[in-house]
Amino acid sequence: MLSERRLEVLRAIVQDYVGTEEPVGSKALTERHQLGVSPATVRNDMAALEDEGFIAQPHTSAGRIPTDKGYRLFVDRLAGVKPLSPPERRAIQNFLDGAVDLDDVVGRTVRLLAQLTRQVAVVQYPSLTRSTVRHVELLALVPAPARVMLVLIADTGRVEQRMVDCPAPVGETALADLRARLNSRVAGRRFADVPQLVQDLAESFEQEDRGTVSTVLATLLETLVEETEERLMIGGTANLTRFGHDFPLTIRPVLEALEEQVVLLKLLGEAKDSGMTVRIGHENAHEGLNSTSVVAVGYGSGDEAVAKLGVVGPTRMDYPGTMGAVRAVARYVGQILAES
Amino acid sequence: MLSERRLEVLRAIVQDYVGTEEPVGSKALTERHQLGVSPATVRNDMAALEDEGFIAQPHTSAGRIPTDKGYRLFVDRLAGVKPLSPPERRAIQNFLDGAVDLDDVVGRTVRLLAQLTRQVAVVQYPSLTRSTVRHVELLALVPAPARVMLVLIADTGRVEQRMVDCPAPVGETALADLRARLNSRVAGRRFADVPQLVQDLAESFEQEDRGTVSTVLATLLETLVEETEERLMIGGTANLTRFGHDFPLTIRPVLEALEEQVVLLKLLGEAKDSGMTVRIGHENAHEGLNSTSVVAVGYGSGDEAVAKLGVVGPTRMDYPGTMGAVRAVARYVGQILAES
DNA sequence: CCTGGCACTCATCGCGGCCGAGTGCCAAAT
DNA sequence: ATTTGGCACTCGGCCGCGATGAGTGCCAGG
Repeated sequence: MLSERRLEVLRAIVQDYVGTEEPVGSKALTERHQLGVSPATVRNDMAALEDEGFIAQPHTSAGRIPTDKGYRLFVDRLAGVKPLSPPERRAIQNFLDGAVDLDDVVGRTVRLLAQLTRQVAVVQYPSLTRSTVRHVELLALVPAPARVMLVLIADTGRVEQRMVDCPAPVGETALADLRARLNSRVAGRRFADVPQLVQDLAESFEQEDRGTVSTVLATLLETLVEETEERLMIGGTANLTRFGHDFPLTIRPVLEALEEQVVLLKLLGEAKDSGMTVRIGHENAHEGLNSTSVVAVGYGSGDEAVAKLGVVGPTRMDYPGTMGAVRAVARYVGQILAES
Repeated sequence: MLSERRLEVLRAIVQDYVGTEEPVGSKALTERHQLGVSPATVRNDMAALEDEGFIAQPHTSAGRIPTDKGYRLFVDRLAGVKPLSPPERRAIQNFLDGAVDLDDVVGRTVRLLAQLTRQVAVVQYPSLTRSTVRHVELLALVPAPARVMLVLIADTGRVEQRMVDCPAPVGETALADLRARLNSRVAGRRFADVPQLVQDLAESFEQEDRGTVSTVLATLLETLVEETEERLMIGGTANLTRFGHDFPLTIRPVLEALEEQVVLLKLLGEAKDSGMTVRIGHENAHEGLNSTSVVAVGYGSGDEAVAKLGVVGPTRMDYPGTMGAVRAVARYVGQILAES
């Protein structure tokens, strides 16, 4: 078990290292923090912390830097979440309030988060399956009456569209009929429940229209499970250039990982549904992100999360500040979504 | 005026430099190309080319590298557009054919272009004002009857939505009426003509509904001029890490420029509407892109361009290959769009 | 106008030595 | 038992040096 002071030393090391980006030595520590002990004592504590695996030396005769395990302890036990300043809160609100539609909300959120944390921001679009149906629209396409456009509109403002090739030409009245019946069943209900709700819908139609109806329904159900169901936006990649000076090797795999939607979705998916999740360095499954930390949190219009957002930055990041910003932004986005 | 052989020397320099990323000297040139003259002669030619500003030396006693002006001459007079190989064409088609909706098309296009050119890809969404109205939908929002959701659907598959706060509660029948009349006027017409087409629409309604109608119409018209009218997607930023070895300084401003939608839109906007546009180095207005070249081209479902796409890469790029890839991708995207 | 020869320039690389931050250990002090 | 000052030691970073060699410009002869 580590003594109180040793934890204090670890905290000081993390703070200094995050600030300076340079290995921190015993002397510097005693100068910059009121630990009340001499450098020699700190050296002993550092040796102990190193034995436990919380800090490490890049090479002999250099100062110490925190390990992933050290950051973990710091986040779990030594640091809180730093609330944003009132001006910052106001700035967030002003910035997000100007959004005109969902794409705009997500876009602004990404930019905001990137600017606030000076890191890479990732924002997931509200999940369809976790939100509610506002309306289902069916449009006969003018040039080809056998093609129908299916448009799903969620209460989060998200709109999804699909082309449907119908087996037989479909009349305007039949389409209107289907549209009406479909909406009366699913409007206001959760997308997740849609499969059950429309299960026997085809049967209630005339024989000649059943083919069309079931094709449309099939496309509708597909849309809810497709991988494109989960969309996201990223921004602030320019902040990666502040990582370190040993560039290409550090930045390359991160950029590559960020381009893989699948990887990012998995990353956010691993985050807890409620509360903030912090994944540090090697805790991230994806290899390219082994030298980064991910701070993620769910957001939603109500109490339940409809999607997640977060940032990706160097393990050497200002955790309290980042966590504060991420949490605050998630709250405001939730509010905006509730209003629309 | 430059002799034929000097142009040949310039071409050889560009090709070698693009291949090796290293300044090319007179000896290496004569070895790798059949110029039929000695290194000394090439040296004289090089001196002439340098006087004219087509090539430069990074420092004394180093080989030459092409200047922006040199690349310009190369692109304009010395190089053609390299067509893609049949397998590449097939790969493009296969890859794009799987798209389920517009977002998917754009997303796939970005990834494809980035992979093909190994550079940063930028794809603009089809412009609303340059496409045709497929349908306008109006939805009364359940919780607040005075709020209406306006959804615009273009023939390119693009969907745009806006919230409208109406001055007075609006009934379902009035809304249906507006929806019907609106669509009969604008469906199948060009978005650009919509302002005229709906000009006197409000007047044909009962007094009590006029406020709502004109509010909805106002929002509709706004949507067509807003800056969000132009959206775009970028990808392949990981390719920036292949730029050079002198990183942070090169890559930083480029990443920053790429994050500014405005900058990118202006960049694409400067490209000619038809035919391919190549902007080299300092020809780009934006400072951060002074060491990059932009290859852009319009694409569209018919003969007319509805938007543009292109790539951003180092001035030292394979112009013929890049131009070939960009052109081919634009054509296929146009086809896909026409089909949907 | 082309070519071979020649002197010159200058960036790059490897080497050796110095410097100093930071450590680990120990014996004395509290 | 813990803290502290002292001290020897380690090792990465920095500097200056000379050797190397690719590449150039110039010139005189073909």
